[in-house]
Amino acid sequence: MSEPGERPATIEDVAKLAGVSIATVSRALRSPEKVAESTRKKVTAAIARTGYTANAMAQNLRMQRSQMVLVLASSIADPNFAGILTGLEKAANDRGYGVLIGNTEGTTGLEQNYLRFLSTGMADGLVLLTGHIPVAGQPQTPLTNLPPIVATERPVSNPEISYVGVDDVAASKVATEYLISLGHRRITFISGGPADIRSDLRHSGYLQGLKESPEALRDWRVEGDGSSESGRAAVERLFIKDDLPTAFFCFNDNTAIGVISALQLRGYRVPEDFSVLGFDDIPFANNFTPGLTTIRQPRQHIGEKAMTILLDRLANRSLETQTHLLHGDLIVRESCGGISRKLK
Amino acid sequence: MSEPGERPATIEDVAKLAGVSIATVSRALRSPEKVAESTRKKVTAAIARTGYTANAMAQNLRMQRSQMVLVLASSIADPNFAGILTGLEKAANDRGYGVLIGNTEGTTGLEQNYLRFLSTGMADGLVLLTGHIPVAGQPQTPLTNLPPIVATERPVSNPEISYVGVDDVAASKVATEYLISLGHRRITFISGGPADIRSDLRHSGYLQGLKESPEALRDWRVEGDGSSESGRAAVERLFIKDDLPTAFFCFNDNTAIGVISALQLRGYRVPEDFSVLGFDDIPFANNFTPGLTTIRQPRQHIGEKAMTILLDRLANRSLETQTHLLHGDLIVRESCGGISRKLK
DNA sequence: TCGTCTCATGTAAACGTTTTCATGGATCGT
DNA sequence: ACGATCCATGAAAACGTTTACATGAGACGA
Repeated sequence: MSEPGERPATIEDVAKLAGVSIATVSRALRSPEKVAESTRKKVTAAIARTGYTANAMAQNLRMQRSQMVLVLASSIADPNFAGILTGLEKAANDRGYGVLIGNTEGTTGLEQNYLRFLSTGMADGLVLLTGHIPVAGQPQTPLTNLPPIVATERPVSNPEISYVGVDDVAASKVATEYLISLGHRRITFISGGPADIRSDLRHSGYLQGLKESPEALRDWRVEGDGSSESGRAAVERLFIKDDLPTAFFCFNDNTAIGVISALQLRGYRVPEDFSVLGFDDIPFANNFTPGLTTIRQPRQHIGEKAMTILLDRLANRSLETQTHLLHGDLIVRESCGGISRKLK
Repeated sequence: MSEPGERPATIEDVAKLAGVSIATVSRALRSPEKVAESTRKKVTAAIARTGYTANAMAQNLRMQRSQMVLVLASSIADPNFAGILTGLEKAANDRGYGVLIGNTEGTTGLEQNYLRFLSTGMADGLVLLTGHIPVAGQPQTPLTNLPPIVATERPVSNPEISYVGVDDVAASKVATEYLISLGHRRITFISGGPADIRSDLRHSGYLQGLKESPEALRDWRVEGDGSSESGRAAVERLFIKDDLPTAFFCFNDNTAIGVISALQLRGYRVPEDFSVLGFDDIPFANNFTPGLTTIRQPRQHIGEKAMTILLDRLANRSLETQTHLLHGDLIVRESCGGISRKLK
């Protein structure tokens, strides 16, 4: 029943109205079993009449926490971000936590800046989608008393940090084996750039896949950077040498899309002339022509699991860090086919 | 120099070390001009030695604010969301505010839930990407003492709420005129569903465009819902009647993509046989084949402007609400061409 | 009937700030 | 040399909670 111009009701207003002390009101809310049935009713009534909601700032100050988690991403626009955030947000919200987001754009300056949320106590935990521990700007290293951290999307090699993500190696092995099963013997891996650990993981899965083949297949790695432009460029470089694979296993869907359009531009058809396999299963993979055969990242699950691990850790600081790898399904659409006669 | 196991330094620690009162420390930080040069130096030194950072919760409690803004979206996965959020986040961060995100998934239950951030004072303002005022669950209407609100992405018709978005009407008119200038006389508008106000705005822009034509052109509206599936369905329905346009102006890029793939599936070519024009310029529009001709939403600018308006209002509550329409450029790629002879 | 125990409640400290108000010393004009 | 003015500082209240501790009333067994 809070009136327009009024300031919000405090616990004191409720106490006065109910004829009890503020301690009793607090108890009626936090630990109802400690207060007599009769007074609990009076308090409930008073709360309803005043429209009271506890001031979170006061609670948090008193309880030395914030019920907030900071999510640091290098790019909000990353096609995987939305899905992961959805999962993170859901899990957090389910447990009464809020999600604070920070976009570092890959710059350490902004990264630095967001750490203020941690040092001022505005956030209790940290989710990293940046692939590295935020650098400490000051000479002193506050890393030691950083809050619980969990990394997603990009692994961070630090024993203090939990990680949850797709099993890059296993999924890449499956992808490669699939191409081999279609008859391909000349399979290129287009990387995601030297700075990205995931690229190495996927490459090593690709190698494992090659090894499973009856014949000895060539490790054929071409450098890219994860952009569709780099996919196009990779194709152009291959055509210069005139040394051509029959299938492309790409670091991600963006790259695969670049590869496909470069091939199409040269008059080839996918999958008739070349097979192209991606990674991520970005929302658009299904709308692309041809439909992209790819590895699906269970983005929402990844987010949920990551947040769950973090919040568990927040509730019980003695919990150990853990690495959790989720299975990535091979999604078969249209971009891969049997080996072309023409190029065999 | 905060040691690992220690609790963070408080203002009192600093005061003790500097040999002054906590009031002086506070003043040295908030209004340095009020404290003598010499003591200011002592305080600065003490702060450096202790590694002190002010506890945000205590500050906010005292100052009756939170320095946080809640962003409510109906879907994080919406292709426009990331860009707008990037802008929102940037503007907020520039002014020391944090961005709290809430994913309502279109359900009022979750919407309700997120309002707790407002009622508990965890957020000072609200950004709505949902297209409507969050419904009050309780019989009483707390709408009157809602904080400053700004809507983006989807307009909300309420004088208390500012809006910033693309000028749907003007942009749609330009789009339609462009199709007419290419020679098209039979232009379908595929809507975004009855619940979406933007669909009506774009339709009315389309009508204005038609009116500019020398000939009287038919208002040809087909219902869709903004999904690529609905674009496909719309094409199928048209083919049943065998009454065909030469050009499609679609509510959004998703729909346009659905239209194009349905046409291609039937063996037609875009833009040779039909022209298709979208709206939004989603990140993928450029990777699609053919490249999508569309209206670009200046997403990041929209976000920045929206946040700026909100924060200005937060700083000065007497500021008026405002509606700010940004220009949407026509991005010409490959999906529109001259009118096909065959179907003329 | 009297201690003892339990249980519901109240009192007050604490969380870490900002800011009003009071105070005392220095500076200044006369 | 003395009151007025100014300026830097400190003491303490306030923001709205939670919770350890004290208190007092009933219940209960001896």
